[in-house]
Amino acid sequence: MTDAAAVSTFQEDLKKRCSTCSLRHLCLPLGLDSDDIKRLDDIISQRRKVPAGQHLFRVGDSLRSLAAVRTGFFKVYELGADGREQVSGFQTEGDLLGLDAISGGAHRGSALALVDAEVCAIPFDRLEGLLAEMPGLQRRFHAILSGTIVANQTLMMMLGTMRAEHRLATFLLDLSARLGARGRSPTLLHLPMSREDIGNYLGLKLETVSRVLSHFRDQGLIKVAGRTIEIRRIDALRALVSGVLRH
Amino acid sequence: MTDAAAVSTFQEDLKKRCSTCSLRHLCLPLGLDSDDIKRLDDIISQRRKVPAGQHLFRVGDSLRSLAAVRTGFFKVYELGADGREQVSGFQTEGDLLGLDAISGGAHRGSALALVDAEVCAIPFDRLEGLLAEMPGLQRRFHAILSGTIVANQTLMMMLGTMRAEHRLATFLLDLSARLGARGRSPTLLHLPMSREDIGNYLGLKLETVSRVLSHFRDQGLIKVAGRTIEIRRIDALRALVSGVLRH
DNA sequence: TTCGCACCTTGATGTAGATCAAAACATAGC
DNA sequence: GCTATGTTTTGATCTACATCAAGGTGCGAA
Repeated sequence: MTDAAAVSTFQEDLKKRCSTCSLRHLCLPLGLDSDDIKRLDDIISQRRKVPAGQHLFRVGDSLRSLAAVRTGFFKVYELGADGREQVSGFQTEGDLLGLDAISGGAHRGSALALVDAEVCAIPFDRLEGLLAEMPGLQRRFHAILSGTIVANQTLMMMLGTMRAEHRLATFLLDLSARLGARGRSPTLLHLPMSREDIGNYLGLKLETVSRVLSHFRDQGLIKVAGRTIEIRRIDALRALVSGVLRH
Repeated sequence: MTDAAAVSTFQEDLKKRCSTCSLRHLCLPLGLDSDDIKRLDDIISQRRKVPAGQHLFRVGDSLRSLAAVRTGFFKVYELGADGREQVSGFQTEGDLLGLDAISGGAHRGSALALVDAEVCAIPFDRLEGLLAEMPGLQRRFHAILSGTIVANQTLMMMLGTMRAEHRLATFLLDLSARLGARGRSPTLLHLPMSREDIGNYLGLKLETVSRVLSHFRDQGLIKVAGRTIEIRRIDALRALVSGVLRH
């Protein structure tokens, strides 16, 4: 930090390092000590900007690097046997992209930037090497993989057993919690995705999404202004999800 | 193998070893060389029988070991916020159970033996140690975790976008392929689960499952005799799934 | 063999959400 | 500013599947 060469590129360096990244308590480095994070820094050299509307990767692309979202928002979607699209998730700061490509070596879905985004590329072969040497990183990586499985099971639960209102309430609460964990307001949400994307993710049509949101608005649970949604009675949303308000 | 002590327990040993296990080309050891499999053998000491109708683990149980299914069939299900059940998968020979518990340390779902079953217990802490030392095993383990994510995405696709007939056809084809990979008949299926379990897994009611199966039978696609189903026109089922037969 | 019980099938009816349609609202370009 | 284009809202109608209901089937126990 104090030698001449480092100073000359101080700005870039500061931005590129996990050590100083504001997301290090969410992302891959979570739980690592500073020595370990420095070793992780060594393999994460590349940042990549992805403008809104562009793909980070597409189905069939081979996996070279996992990507950690630095800023922005992605939707990942797959194409079914009959060509229909299914959104499998929305990823934002600190989330990892590309985990589904580890088995098979090629991406199973496409990742589209919903807003201007930036990602850190994590070369997968070098990560594998580091995992073997760093037990803490290995545990963290397995926790992320397992956590992805758990998140998908939550979604399966929604798609399999919940009605439209419960799905939307769960969606809003999940988004609220995730934004909250990232230091954003947990009640004032700026949705980066369309009603159609939300519907696709939740197994609903866009009209149904719109109707349910209007219904929540009429009940005073939320305030809707286009893609900006303010949660006004988060407790009522929670009660709805937990089935207290059956109707 | 040739010393006196080993000979005395030859039968048990033979049964307990991955090295000689008929599932080693499906299960965790897939792709490992014989030296590596021997090291894996060392940490997998326990077999456990689980009679039909009993749980291997329940929600909240802490994770000590992953379990590899040796024989039998399990269903894994979770309970939602409102208490409703969602079957997240059916596991059989060579499948790993407990992956969702790695993040969080406790099981998120319950695993129920649908028929008499036997599993190999894989102590997770010892597995972690071995992963760090054996690159091949690490790759295999990551492929399994990633493959579970991919399998769940397929299910999400079904739940989110497919109609009842497509879901059932996909279910039958998936089961057929899995049994085929295990050396069983890919056309004569003995379902270990009830219509209700199938329906829950697919996001349908048991009556709908029954009706769709009857419909397939009437079309000559399958033969139904209780839980025994014979696939007669697998090509037609595939065509249905791929959307060729839209109607 | 018969009983009891759990599971499955089939039919009649109801309904949540899809589909069809159109108007209101943004947002971007000119 | 106005026009064009995509997104969202709201309404009317339709439908795939759920729900309710009644028999049928198979299997273990006595």
